[in-house]
Amino acid sequence: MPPETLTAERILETTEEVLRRYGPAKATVVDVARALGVSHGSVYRHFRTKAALREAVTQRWLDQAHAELSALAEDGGRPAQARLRAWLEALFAAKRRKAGGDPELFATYMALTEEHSSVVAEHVAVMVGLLTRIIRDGAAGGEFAAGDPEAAAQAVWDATVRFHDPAYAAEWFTPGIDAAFSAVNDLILRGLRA
Amino acid sequence: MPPETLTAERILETTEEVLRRYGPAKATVVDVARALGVSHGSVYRHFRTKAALREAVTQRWLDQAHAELSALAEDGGRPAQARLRAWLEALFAAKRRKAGGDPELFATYMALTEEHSSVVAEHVAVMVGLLTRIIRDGAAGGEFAAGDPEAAAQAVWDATVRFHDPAYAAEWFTPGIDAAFSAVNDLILRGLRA
DNA sequence: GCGCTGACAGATTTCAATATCTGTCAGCGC
DNA sequence: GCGCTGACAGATATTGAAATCTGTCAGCGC
Repeated sequence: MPPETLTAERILETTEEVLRRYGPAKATVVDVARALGVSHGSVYRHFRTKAALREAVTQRWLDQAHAELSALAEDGGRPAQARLRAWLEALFAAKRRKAGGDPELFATYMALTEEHSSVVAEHVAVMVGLLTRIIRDGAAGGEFAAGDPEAAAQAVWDATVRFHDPAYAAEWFTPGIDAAFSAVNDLILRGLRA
Repeated sequence: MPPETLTAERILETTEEVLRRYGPAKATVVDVARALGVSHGSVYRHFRTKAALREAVTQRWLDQAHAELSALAEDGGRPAQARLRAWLEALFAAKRRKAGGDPELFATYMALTEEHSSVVAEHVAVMVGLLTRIIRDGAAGGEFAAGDPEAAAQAVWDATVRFHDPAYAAEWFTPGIDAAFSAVNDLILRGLRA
């Protein structure tokens, strides 16, 4: 059906399928090439290394999350407190959805996290950037204490680590996690208030 | 030199030495027995399984931390805010000291954490209990908002996970960690205030 | 009697031989 | 010319046989 030209995009789609089927430990570049009906040399024409290929898949996957969360962060109309709470809830919900619905891709993302990949570092930077925007808005509007918004955003990120770091994914499906999450949320929001 | 009677205590001391020397992955019950100059059957006379032996070593090791932190938590004379800050700082300092000074024993503790050992669960419960005491005192004295002190203590524990969960030990020695730690501390303390 | 030993079964780990994979590149064929 | 192939070297993973370990227990010796 698709003997079309081999593009980076088509390789990424197939790599996702292969990762979903075999998991990050078993999926090989040869598997991807086989699924595409090409030699593995052709894959290396588009991605210099296997690590680069995995990073690109993760990048693509993380970018989906950015769209939704950007929208929430930029909605300047709503009070910053409500926006921050909604943002943190959306983040947790998205992560939980990914962890439960795409376990193999999520495992890939976890592996990258442990490798200190620049893609993950970039993702964290973007996320903290979105938090910074909300907190800056809140400080400008008098809702939040006017300190260093960037430092505050980093502190919020650090304090909610248990609810977005993939290392804790196993705990996201245990009873009581929602109560724990809102308790931390409340604490943080009170801490930010002017 | 010590052909004295074989006691649980003597076994634990030797197990610590063996763990320090070989690390949790390599240390075996046979190694411990050899170091003690007895057969490994004798070790099983005092500890039913290898897991029980490792748990006991970890227990002993965690108990050292309890003493210092208990004293800080119970010093009713000082303001709760200062006490909480000092407690969290002492916790972080102690963990960091253990991680750096006793890497092999720390790895054992980490392995147990991943196994969901009851010893670690118990340790966490004790720690949250100490936090609860400080927060309850603070609420009674009007320093902290009077909510559910136990839930608040759990939230504080969760929000500081990055600074006491052994999974993050590698980050405890990176530059900027102290600033991140005090930013989270400040956020939490502001959040607790009445 | 009582604590220890040491042999044992089954589970786990180690090790080395083998197979597979990653990344490169000369050259084929459109 | 240009994108793809497929053979190749070195690195990594798999496999199965051998070694070691865990946990048990009958019996030795003090």
